[in-house]
Amino acid sequence: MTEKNILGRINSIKDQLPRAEKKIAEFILDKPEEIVNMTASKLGTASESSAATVIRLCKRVDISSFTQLKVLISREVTHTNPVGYSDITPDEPLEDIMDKLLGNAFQTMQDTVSVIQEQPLLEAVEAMKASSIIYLFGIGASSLVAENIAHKWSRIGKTCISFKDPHALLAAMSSTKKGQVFIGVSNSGETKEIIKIMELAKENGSQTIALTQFGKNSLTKKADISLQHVRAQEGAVRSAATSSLHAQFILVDILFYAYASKNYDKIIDQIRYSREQIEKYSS
Amino acid sequence: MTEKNILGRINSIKDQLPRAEKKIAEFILDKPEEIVNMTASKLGTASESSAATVIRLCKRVDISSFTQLKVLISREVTHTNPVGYSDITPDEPLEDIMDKLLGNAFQTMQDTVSVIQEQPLLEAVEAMKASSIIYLFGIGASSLVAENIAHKWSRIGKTCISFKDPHALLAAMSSTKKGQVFIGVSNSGETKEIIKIMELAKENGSQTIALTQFGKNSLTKKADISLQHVRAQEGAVRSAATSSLHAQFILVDILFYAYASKNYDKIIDQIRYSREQIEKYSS
DNA sequence: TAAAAATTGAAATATTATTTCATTTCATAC
DNA sequence: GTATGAAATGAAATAATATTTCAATTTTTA
Repeated sequence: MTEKNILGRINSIKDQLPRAEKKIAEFILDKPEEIVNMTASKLGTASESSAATVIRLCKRVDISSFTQLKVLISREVTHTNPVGYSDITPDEPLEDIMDKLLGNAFQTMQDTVSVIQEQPLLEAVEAMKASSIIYLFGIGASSLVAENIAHKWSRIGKTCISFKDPHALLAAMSSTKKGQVFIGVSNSGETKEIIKIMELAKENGSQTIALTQFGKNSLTKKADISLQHVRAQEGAVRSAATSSLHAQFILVDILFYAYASKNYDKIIDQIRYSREQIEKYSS
Repeated sequence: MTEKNILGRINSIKDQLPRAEKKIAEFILDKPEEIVNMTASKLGTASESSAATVIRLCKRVDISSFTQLKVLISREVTHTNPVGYSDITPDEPLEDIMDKLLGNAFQTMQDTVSVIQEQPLLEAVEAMKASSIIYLFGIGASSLVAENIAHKWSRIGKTCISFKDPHALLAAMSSTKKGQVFIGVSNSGETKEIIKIMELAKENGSQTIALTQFGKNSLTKKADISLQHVRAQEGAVRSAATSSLHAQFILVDILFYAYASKNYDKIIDQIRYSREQIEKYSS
């Protein structure tokens, strides 16, 4: 209890505090990020009070020392970690590029997670579990996502078929029994090829899952189940499928682990087995 | 950058540190949660060294004071503790799965960024710029990374050849002129196929780039340039190439934008052009 | 193998946190 | 109102901690 939510605790007793301590408390709540680089006496001065009172406030909220207060506040402040989206400019220092890309990736993934709906995800898990073969299709960068899915589920003993050639995939699907799962991946949800193939898959009696961006689009309209990630913001350079891939990949991760968590024991064994096989082959 | 990922930074320079500083670094990495309640001299004693050396280590990783170190580590510890690297358990609530996966992905990417060395990255950019064709090979999950590279550079007008069949790739390479770039992708850096093909590429006069995990391995020993990401921690379920893919993808992003930033105008035009072409085709 | 550079911890110093204490403010009882 | 004790306050004293200095030692370089 002494460990968590210092800012909340300060806030809740703020109004019961004596004048000088209250001023300090308000300063802390107002600019918590600054506290961590201040000394007790600086904070005392800045909040029109004194170092001694700063220490008293620490004791009042049951924190052993001012340094401890800084440490604990530091934790809470970082949790609110707004990064935001930004694009790359000419001749930018590598440091900046890395920071921006990290920021973009974080933001994209975080936004994607916040947009994920539990219901369709669980439906997708059930459908995939019930299907003996999973058919996959994606074009361009989305083909990487389709292959990622194929790799992951193959490892846990599910047969996956992912062709880059839509004709070949259709041929394979048409010869299979009804009710198998088809997953179509498209960032925009408007790619001609994939809409077409999803239509045909449905005619053929397959259960269709769309993996695409958030919102309504031609693909989600056709799909039985829609798994959606955040609409990746695209800048001038960024159009090379950077953010969208991160969004799609984290969505696949979540789908996979949701699937794995439901059949834990079986899957652990299968992963172990497939790893052994690969090691045996590679050595 | 001075603000982020202190633990990663400490870890990455750990092996270059003098004896006493290294002992302190190891203590910090081993028990980061404890540091925040220790004084400089306590840490000095606990790690069989001295307070003075603790201060020196702070300066070495470019942190202004020991208190600042505590504050920054405190952030990371909480960031790391509930999320950090963790595995999935049976029948876990979706919320928890998402939190863990987000945490894993963040941590992996952040660690990767902190481990990236500017020199080889810039060398790789130059080599790729100079090469008229880029040859790529990766097997298993790493094939996704190879294809990701192929997609991205194709978009900016660079010819990329990525076969999944090593024989086909060798055949293609052997008929090309000397000095072309070959990029081999392998998470472990020990995959038989890729080591072999890199050897042959080198014999054939190609410039070789390895994209693999941090540290020495068979692949880095053979490559002219090594681009390294963090060694992804693998749990029971996590072995399905989840963290490693995030690490590899952010590394490719950084390579790409470093490349793009160096030829900004030209590349902007090409991206615009290739996007127009795709749109024209798709509609 | 000698000279130079880097590393080290003990001790000296500087900074910062905390306590003490005299003074002031505030609430309560008359 | 005002006397009284309790609480609150900040300046100054003190204690704790961080940082620098320096002489000794190790490591690297030529």
